[in-house]
Amino acid sequence: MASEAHHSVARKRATVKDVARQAGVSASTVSNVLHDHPWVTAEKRKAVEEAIRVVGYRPSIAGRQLRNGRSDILALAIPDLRSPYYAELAHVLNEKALSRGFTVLVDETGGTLEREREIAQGYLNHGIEGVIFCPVSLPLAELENAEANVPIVLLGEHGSHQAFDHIAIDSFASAREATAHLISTGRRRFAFIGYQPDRDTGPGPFRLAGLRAELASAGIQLDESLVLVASEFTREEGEHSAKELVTRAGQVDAIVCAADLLAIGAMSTLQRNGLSIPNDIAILGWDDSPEGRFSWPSLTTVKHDLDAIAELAVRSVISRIEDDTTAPQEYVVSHRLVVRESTSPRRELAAS
Amino acid sequence: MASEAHHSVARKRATVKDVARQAGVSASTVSNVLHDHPWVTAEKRKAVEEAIRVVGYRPSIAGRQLRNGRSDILALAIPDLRSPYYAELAHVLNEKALSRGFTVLVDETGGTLEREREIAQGYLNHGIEGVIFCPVSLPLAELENAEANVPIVLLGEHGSHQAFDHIAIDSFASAREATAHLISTGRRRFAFIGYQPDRDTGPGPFRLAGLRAELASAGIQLDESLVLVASEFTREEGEHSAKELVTRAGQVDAIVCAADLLAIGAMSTLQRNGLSIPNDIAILGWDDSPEGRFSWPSLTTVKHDLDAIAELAVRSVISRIEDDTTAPQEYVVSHRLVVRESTSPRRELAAS
DNA sequence: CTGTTAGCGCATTCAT
DNA sequence: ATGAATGCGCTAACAG
Repeated sequence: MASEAHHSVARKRATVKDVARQAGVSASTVSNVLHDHPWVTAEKRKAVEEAIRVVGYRPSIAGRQLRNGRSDILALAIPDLRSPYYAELAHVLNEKALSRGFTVLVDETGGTLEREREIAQGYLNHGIEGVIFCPVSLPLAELENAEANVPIVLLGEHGSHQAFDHIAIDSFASAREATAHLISTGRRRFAFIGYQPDRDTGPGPFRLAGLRAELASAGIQLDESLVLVASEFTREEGEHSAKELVTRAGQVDAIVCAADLLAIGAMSTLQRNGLSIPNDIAILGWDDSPEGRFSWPSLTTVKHDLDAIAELAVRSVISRIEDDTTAPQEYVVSHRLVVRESTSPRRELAAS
Repeated sequence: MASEAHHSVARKRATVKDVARQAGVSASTVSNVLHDHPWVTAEKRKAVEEAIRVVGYRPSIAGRQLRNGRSDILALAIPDLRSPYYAELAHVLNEKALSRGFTVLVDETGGTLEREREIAQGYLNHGIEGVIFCPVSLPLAELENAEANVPIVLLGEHGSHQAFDHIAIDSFASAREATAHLISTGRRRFAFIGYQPDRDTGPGPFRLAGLRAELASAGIQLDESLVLVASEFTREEGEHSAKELVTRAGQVDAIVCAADLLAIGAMSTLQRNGLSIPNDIAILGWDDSPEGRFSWPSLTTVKHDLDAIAELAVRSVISRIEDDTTAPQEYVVSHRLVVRESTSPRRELAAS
């Protein structure tokens, strides 16, 4: 027994034929059983099921795919799984797709123009039948001209366009709400982290525009030198931008960050430099990252209905797989400002 | 033009035959060009390449897979993508696999016994050729008896076993180091968060054992009532456990958490209850979660060589796909204690 | 109700 | 150097 193989026997995979032989029926009867066709006698059905068990049969996806011309695979193209927002999106989409019999293949683009362009051009492997796409670099114009051979549904914020189903969020509106909240708690000197002059896509511009609009309607001036670039929405970029703000601490009492990760990084820097949040500076972000719920202080954020986003994305890409002749649709998913400690009025949280 | 279809024309995918016809050659010549066989004249090669471009040919993975009996797909079976550690693992593995021509399909088990059992039984779709598996619930005994029909490589901590390649980390050793560090900075009254009495798998027991061993060799007593259960390694569980500790604040000056997320959750609770970290209580975790680098205070942690883990995992599963007759191997990947603010000696960080 | 047949797209013989 | 033929595993159509 000691010389027994340490691994499962690598005997060839059983096929329908093997099952058929074992059960004493034909291959098509096996297929009928597999697909719950009603015209099979209970007796044979049982024999086939038994045979399947005995020979350890598992259908070959490749054979099925070749025959049916379907793979039931969706791709999710996102910048990076290490971003909590995209990780959570992948998780929820996975659930939704699975419940409809589809498998999700995650394709990390790194947010690069090159990889995103490949997605738009339909450069896909593995017989992917549809793509849920979160571009952050690809210019709108290129998206319009995309020549993919499978349905694509767009997630995120990209202005209006004609070509694709689009699950959008209203960042302009949420930015106004967030700004109004800060104003109502007494903030007047605003900074913004997340300006992306080199990007044609993504939510940054809309959130900045919302901030501007709300400030304007409240008659508050925005110091343009306090609009800070963040080429990516990472903690590191937030940290970097905040260093700039530390040197001008007296000029800022509120920071609007285009994403929670930026805010997390910024908070870290501000606190290390002796600034108190929210006493000296209030701060907020977008995405409701879990770590913002457990940070100290906890982070005010704009939360999107991720479940609705995922549901709509899966539903629309699947229905387009079945019939791609209907006109593109635009969906706008709701959001909600979740107020936490990082934007409390000054007096509430005394210095510890 | 206005009535032009809004979507790419859904004409049937081009096949090798289409290319062949377009190029005026036979299908096998096309195949030869595709595979860089040298016996094709430059002229025909060029014609074929042109034809491929013209008809927009993309090889059918299904056909290729059926013919070759290979899919070049690996599965990564992890509990949950929303855990930063697993998300990062997925990211790195994805890179490594891609560079070797494999695609990774992420399979979220939820950490449930049922789903993990399915993985071990080889209940896999899509012609997956190998599995990188991070079980957290499945008992060792069941793993031993797994009857998967594809190679499986195990990640994480599962005691010793005979059946699989295993990329391990030495949690016992790292827990001793972490504990020694805490002792060296003057801590004496320890608590542990992450005891999992109902789990047979996962790193919890080893980290607790390392804590015990180091305390014993330093002659320090561990109050058993300060060994707290965390059924899952989440921020919420950490928060919950820490509430218990708040009521016994005077009895604790160091908390060893079996994972960073537990520590993050615990820190949040402790700080909200007026306890200062590290002045009142030092705390540390495992995994080097990014958020621990940006938390306030930043979190001391045990960092594993994730790159090495991923590299070994991919390499061993692929080599086993090619030849599954060699004896199972055990690899132990290095770790490093990253000391940050959360375990500073008491005096260093004065109350702000 | 069940078995026979055919072909999905591809890569590999084996002829030529 | 190129083409024709074959079969991978599966299922839908059809025949019985």
